[in-house]
Amino acid sequence: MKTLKIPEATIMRLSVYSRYLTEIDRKGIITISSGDIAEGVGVSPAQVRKDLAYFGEFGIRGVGYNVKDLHRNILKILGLSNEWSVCLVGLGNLGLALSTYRGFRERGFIITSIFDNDPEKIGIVIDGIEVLPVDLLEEIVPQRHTQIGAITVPSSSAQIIADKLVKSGVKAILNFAPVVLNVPPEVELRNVDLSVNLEVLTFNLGGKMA
Amino acid sequence: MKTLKIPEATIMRLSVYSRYLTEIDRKGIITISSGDIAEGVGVSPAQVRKDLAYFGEFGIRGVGYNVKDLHRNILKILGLSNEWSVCLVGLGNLGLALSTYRGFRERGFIITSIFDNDPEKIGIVIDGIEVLPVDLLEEIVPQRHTQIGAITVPSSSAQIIADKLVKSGVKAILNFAPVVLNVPPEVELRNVDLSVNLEVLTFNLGGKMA
DNA sequence: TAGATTGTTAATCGATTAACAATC
DNA sequence: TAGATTGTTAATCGATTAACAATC
Repeated sequence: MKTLKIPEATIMRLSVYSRYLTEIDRKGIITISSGDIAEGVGVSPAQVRKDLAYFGEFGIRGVGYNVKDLHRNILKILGLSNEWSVCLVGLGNLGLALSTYRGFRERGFIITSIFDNDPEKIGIVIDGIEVLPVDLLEEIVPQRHTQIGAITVPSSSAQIIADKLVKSGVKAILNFAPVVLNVPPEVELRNVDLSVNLEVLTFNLGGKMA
Repeated sequence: MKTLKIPEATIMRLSVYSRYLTEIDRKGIITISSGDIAEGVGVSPAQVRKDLAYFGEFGIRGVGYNVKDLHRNILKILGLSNEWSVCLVGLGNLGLALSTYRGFRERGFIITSIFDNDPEKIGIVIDGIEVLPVDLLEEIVPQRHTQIGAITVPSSSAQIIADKLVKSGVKAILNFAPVVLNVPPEVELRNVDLSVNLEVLTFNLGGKMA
């Protein structure tokens, strides 16, 4: 594999392709072309082929791609061939939602610990995971070999939690608090802001309402 | 205002700037430079100025931007100067989370109706909104002047719901189901896939684990 | 005036698209 | 072989960055 820089957009599309392939595979379809995938997910066939070309040759000219093979390859590329241990900090509305969200588990993201400081929440058991006080984070996270931390606390405490997660040795942080976090460069950080998506919608609506 | 095509990335950053300005304004700061904003949100000063330049001249050379003014202008650009009526379909884990998520209300997105077909859920009242059967969607949505529909049903029924929303006259759809929806071009569609974000993380982790 | 910072243009960088030779 | 579809290169398009004149 060459060390070309891969566009992040490519990775996001691979994630979408893989979900589409799950669907196609379930239908018992054996072979699929870049054109079919493109149509299924709403991009161009050239885009599909280009995205895949960053990682190797997965198809057969004149034929297409074997669905199962391609799917397995994409999952491997995305790092989804085995499970990831995820720690969730902050059991507010969003945290509660994520803690029970099936979509994560399906893709191999297993929530192995949940932390919150609200005495009302400590001790609650969600899907077999007991909610623990944040003080125990730095002890439990390494114990459970947790690689990913998800932050769903209020913005005001997000940085403190990020620091604790970093100290506990997580490799990546998914931050849902709408605030800019500082983490060392070796820790992968991704911010998810649910409002941003609504705001792109309303911007686009702007002209059309008046 | 010129009819230049605005990059979507610009809109997403404007959304981030606006949230940062809320914070700055709360601190009582009157004036801010593009450099300060850039540092606060993690982009380049040139980027900030370029993004704003698409929409007009909001600053004073040699001085910077008036925080309140700029904030108001950005909110207006994003279409957030007044409230939006949002309808939520599907009260699963994610739907429940979104229905109580404060982040939306803070930005002017008011959930005015919630629909689900589970008899156990119909009748529940969340923040003053009664959960109604999906059959009533096409009646209630126009009544409440709902412009935006949020879909949090399983992938298998997402298209059916999208069709209902379109028929009911919503102008935009925020789709959380990991499936490609078909809607007429005049309806704005945005897809949010929570797993994609985790998968970008694990891809980036790929090389670092081995 | 001197210093600071904007708004904007030009240069660079990166991603997407189109086209086609390779090959099943 | 003829038709289909990949993998890849080159051309296009778009977004970011750098630089600087305008101006407070």
